Amino acid sequence: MQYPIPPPSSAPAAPDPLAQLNAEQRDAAMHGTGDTAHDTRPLLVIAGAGSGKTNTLAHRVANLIRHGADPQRMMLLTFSRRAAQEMERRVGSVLQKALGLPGTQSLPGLPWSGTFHGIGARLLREYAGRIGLEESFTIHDRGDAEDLMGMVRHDIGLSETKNRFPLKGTCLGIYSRVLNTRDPLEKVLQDTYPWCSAWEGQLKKLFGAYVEAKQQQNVLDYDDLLLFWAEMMAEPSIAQEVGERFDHLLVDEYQDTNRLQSEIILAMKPTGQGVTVVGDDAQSIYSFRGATVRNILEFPSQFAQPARIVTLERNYRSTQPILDASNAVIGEAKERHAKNLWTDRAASHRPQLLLVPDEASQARWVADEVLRQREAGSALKSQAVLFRTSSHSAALELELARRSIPFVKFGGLKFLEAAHVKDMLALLRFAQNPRGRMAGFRTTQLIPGIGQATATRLLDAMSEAAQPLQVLQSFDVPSQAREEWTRFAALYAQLRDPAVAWPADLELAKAWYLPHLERLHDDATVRKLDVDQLVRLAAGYGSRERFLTELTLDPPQSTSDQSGVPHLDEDYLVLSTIHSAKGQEWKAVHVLNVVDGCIPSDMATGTQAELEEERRLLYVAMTRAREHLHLIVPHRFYVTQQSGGGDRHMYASRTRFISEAMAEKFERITWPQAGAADAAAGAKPSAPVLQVRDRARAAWR
DNA sequence: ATTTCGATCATTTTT
DNA sequence: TGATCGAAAT
Repeated sequence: MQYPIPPPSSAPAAPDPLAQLNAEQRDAAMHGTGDTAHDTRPLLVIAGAGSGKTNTLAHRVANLIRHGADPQRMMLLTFSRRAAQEMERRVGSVLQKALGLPGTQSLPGLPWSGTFHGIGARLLREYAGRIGLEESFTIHDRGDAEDLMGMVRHDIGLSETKNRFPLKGTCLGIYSRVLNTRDPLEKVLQDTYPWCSAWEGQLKKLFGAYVEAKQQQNVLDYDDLLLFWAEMMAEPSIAQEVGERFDHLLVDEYQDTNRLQSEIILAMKPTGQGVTVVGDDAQSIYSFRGATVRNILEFPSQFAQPARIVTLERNYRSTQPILDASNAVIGEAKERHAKNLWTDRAASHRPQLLLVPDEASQARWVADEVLRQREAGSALKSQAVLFRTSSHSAALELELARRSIPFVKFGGLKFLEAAHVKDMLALLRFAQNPRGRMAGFRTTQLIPGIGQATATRLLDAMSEAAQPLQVLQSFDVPSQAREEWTRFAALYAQLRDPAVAWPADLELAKAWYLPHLERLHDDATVRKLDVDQLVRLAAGYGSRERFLTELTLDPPQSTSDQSGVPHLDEDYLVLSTIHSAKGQEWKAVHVLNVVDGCIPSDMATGTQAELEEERRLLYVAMTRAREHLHLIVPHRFYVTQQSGGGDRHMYASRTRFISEAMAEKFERITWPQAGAADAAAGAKPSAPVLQVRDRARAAWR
């Protein structure tokens, strides 16, 4: 698709889109075009929080297109699919304005914009034949990958409890870290999993068997999408071919990429020409996933020609008092790219540090505050509540539900983890890839009378056969399962039949599954809603393969209190983990549990590096706020996972990241105020007027 | 061979 | 609280 682009000189009537940008942003957007066309250096944009990063990147893309770059030959790697879509939208609107187009004319899309994993999956499918991969591979999500790891772990006999061998999740974590950091197993164990060091030999054996299993089953996990891409680029002929397909390679959120990802970039563009990376080392919060801030720190010296660096320090988002406080927090970080955000958005009020007695009052205070802000004219949607871990919002969710305040929660994904959703997806995946054992295992065991043993027999037979479908059709099952098996075999044949088009096959699958759903679960009616939701989602995808791939790579992120889509046009409050809040902003932000043990999480105080990341996490949370920022410090909070309905709690203190020295940056408030407490706090009666229990006892004397 | 039940244990953030 | 593993009951 060629897009009619007048050369910039011939379009004097249209306003210069770059006029909106400040000098540094303009530098970043124009690098290597127009007057600087001779400059082939790679570009590094250090973009502080709220410095108009997305806008600048969108202008850069639009500017490149205006100067003749072909949108089909640009690769834009973003952190999430949502970010990719937002970028595409903004590029479109910049172009539209710049070229003075009517809103109706369709704009050039960016076909190669997406996440590393998503683009990787696409490239691998396209090149499958040339790198010895079957094109029909399916992708394991985290859960499937863990289950497969668990199965392999069991098969090699590492699962006896007396061994206390690391659990499947831990094993997968180690494996994943080895690949993503490209460190040897020994180092990963030493640095990140010291308590597993004793198992190095067995782990190595386990990982070998795990890789073997994946290959036999024609499945790839998340890490494979990057690993195989990198491996593919190690073959010079393919590397050259793929590299030449793209004139520009732009990477967003570069501070959260790992070694494997930077290797891919280097392999795609060895000279660095056409490469742009954007990020902020102060906002690096994904090292638990193998990301390393070294990538962005070392980027300038990675290529033969050193990168051009542009730093964006002017903040357009927050008021000065919010920035002062945020700068103070990040100012104590050990190592960082020096920069100091500034703004001309003055405001008289400082961010608030709220001391409340416990989590229940924290929830009440937030609910009150949210409503107060709405009265003052801020829609619920312009406010967010942020927290370190998903479970921290539990008390608040109850309070919001009690007061009928609608909300949507991001992070802590749940939809794809529900058993019935997994069942449906397993069935589809098994149809897509008959050799995928995890899917087959799950699906066949839905049939009463078929358990592990029979399922294993079937899958063994299928994986060896040239015609797996035949094997399934004629497979001999225990007599009690026979009738249902016939039905299943018929369904399976239909699902494999190319004549049955998507999403008709999903309807067939649903019809077969519903009776099983009702047999297996008491709350079948609720769960059925999720199945319907899945059907609704499916309508948005062109084929079964795309549905399965994209759903695993980009699961629905939000869960509201009821199942089903949030009513998008209605007003709702946003609840989000800090991680999921990345790149977003709200007029008012309330941060929960700003206490030691939550931020930093007591799971992450082991090493200095972990601690530093927790500090950045608080910084990211604070810099999401435009006008109002509240950090809430509950004095007492309940220990989350405890046995037997006890009320174990601990006394917490303000996070160590807000020192006494920087306390003046905040307005400190204690709530409820002494005296005025009763109305709000409710249950704090002075002396009982009546002892009902005494009377109840007295009645029997 | 399956299913169910009871004891034990770990416990974040996500593509 | 919820997942996981092993053993007992179908």
